[in-house]
Amino acid sequence: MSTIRDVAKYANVSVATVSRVLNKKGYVSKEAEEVVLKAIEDLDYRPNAVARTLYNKSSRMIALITPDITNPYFPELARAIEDVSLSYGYTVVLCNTDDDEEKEQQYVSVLKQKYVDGIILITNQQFNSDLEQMNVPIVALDRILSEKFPAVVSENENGAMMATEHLIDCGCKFIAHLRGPIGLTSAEDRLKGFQKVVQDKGVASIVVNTDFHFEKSIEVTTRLLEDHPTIDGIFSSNDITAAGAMKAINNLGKSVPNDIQIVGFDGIPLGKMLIPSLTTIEQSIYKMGALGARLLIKQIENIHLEANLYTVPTKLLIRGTTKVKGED
Amino acid sequence: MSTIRDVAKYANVSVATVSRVLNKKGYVSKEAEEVVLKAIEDLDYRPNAVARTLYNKSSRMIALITPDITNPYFPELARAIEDVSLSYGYTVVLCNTDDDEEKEQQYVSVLKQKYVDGIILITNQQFNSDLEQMNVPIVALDRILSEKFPAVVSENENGAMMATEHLIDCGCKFIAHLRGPIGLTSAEDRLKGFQKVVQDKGVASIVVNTDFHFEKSIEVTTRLLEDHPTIDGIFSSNDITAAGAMKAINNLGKSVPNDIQIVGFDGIPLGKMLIPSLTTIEQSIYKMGALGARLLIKQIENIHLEANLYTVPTKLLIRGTTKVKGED
DNA sequence: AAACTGTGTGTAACCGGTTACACCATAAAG
DNA sequence: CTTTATGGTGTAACCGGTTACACACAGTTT
Repeated sequence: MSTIRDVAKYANVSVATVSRVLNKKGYVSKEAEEVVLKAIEDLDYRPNAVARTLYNKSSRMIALITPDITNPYFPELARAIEDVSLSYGYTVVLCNTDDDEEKEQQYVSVLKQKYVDGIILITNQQFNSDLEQMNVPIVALDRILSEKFPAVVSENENGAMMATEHLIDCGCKFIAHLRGPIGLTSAEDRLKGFQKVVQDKGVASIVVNTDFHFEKSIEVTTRLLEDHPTIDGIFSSNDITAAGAMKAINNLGKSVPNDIQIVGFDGIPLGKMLIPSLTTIEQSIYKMGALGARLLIKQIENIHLEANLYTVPTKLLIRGTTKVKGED
Repeated sequence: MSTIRDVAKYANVSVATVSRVLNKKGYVSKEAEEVVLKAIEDLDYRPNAVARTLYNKSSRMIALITPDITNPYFPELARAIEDVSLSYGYTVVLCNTDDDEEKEQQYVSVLKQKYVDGIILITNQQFNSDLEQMNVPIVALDRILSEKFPAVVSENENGAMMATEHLIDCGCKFIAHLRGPIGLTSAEDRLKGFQKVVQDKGVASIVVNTDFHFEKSIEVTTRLLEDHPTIDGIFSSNDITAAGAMKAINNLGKSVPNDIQIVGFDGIPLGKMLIPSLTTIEQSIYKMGALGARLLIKQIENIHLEANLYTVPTKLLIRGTTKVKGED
């Protein structure tokens, strides 16, 4: 690989002039510019990104810290972030933490050493005291971490209300809510929305815990339905647990949506593959990721953010697990 | 942040000595080592990774170039790669190409400028002439690109044979194969395995094209079954298209596995969520990714690879879409 | 006593960019 | 005819590490 000094020598100018041409910064004469561009062309010169990073203290990389990319909710987020980043000339570093605080710390430390310009953070850890110490821009996604970091979240409460109202509209008299992990703001908000509506409309309800995983959901739902055979509607805090509920219902010999109707939450591709396909609250996952990335890049470029909390709308997607005529 | 020169000054030694302590390289006296370690501790010094990279021409980063992380097959791969990389002290850069050659080029160029140490490549492009020019270690995953790059693939043909034999064992008399994209070695190998068995056993068969996407699969399967109502078994080249086939069958008012039995390929989590859960050929996706990452790192560290092609076994996972008693 | 060998340490060049600063034109203003 | 503004360029320091090389000292060999 040729260096800027090779180019300078070839073009009979100084490295400063070459650098000025490269960065379109400072005074350069037409002739000098031409001869430099020709030299760059002839030598197939590409500036060394690492040397630039060292001086500028900016790597044009942003990190995506996520609990587990294997969770079907995250790839779409990652995709959006990657798309936006690329269009602004940033590269994305992938970090899986399993919500392990130590791993998170380790990553943050390594990332800082590499001069990453910003971090998109999805985590359940609350005590990010050392994160706050870091002077790197951070955007939280899907959950609110602290007032210090801008966050992008879905209209969880609103979505949950739509889901619950829809079940009631479809004739459900006893609705269960499979809630998500305790402490997760998104799950809490969905619970809140659910409770508001059932209380408001005076519909019988019950809430049980899940950890957002499929197997656990089967187990929980099975027990739930054995204990309460009159349940005729389930609002599940995510699509995976909704799939688990469907499996449990099927195992018990009941039918969806005839005996029990279900509404999920997320709008991941899985939903449409189930039989019947899943009525769900669709989050604009891609939009969330894209917005998060844009906000992060704005911060990196020192553009002031107007707000600290951004919400993206949710939408009721009526499909086959509720009895109003949907696409299924 | 303090630098190595700060540490040297604080410890009253030269930067060379500090560097020797850091890298455990060269002669350092016990006393010098102690005073340096104390200085590092006191100043909370962390070496600057970028400066190291500049000199060493190694960033301890590896890139994962994938068509689309949104495809449920890739996250698990990515996860495995990330886990192994982390354990060896490497960071993973995520690159989505959409199989777009230009994007691929752009990435490779940027990556090279950043001194990425190696690339894990999943692509359908064949003409990677400039990739061959690059002097960066590359490992191909899931598909064979050229003899120049070591590759990790599943036992596709063998898996396809197991799938087909299983359908025959379960009593199928007319088996369709939903093949994957033309030109994709893994899809070709699965087709080969299928054809071998149906020819060998003299079972009626038909092959149709899919592009590995859900909607397309519904469409193709619907037409297929309308044209050939006597089909009683389907071997699908991946789990997503198997899900599409199930949806199509359901739409046509037929039942799985009673009217038509299905075997998929991949073993992604989706399979167990379907009702009935999907009998499939399980690839050790995680193992593939982990092996790929290990091979890449070996190459980076100049350890000679014994082989150029590594295969990981596939396994028949009997569940609910075939009639032998499975877990469903 | 001279010649090695093995330890231990420091100086300064190097990796490949960016840029502060000095300097030299030339033209316009006073 | 000086002063000043503006365009254009080069030198060298700097970012923060690594390491070649020179050198110093002690203990062994001949």
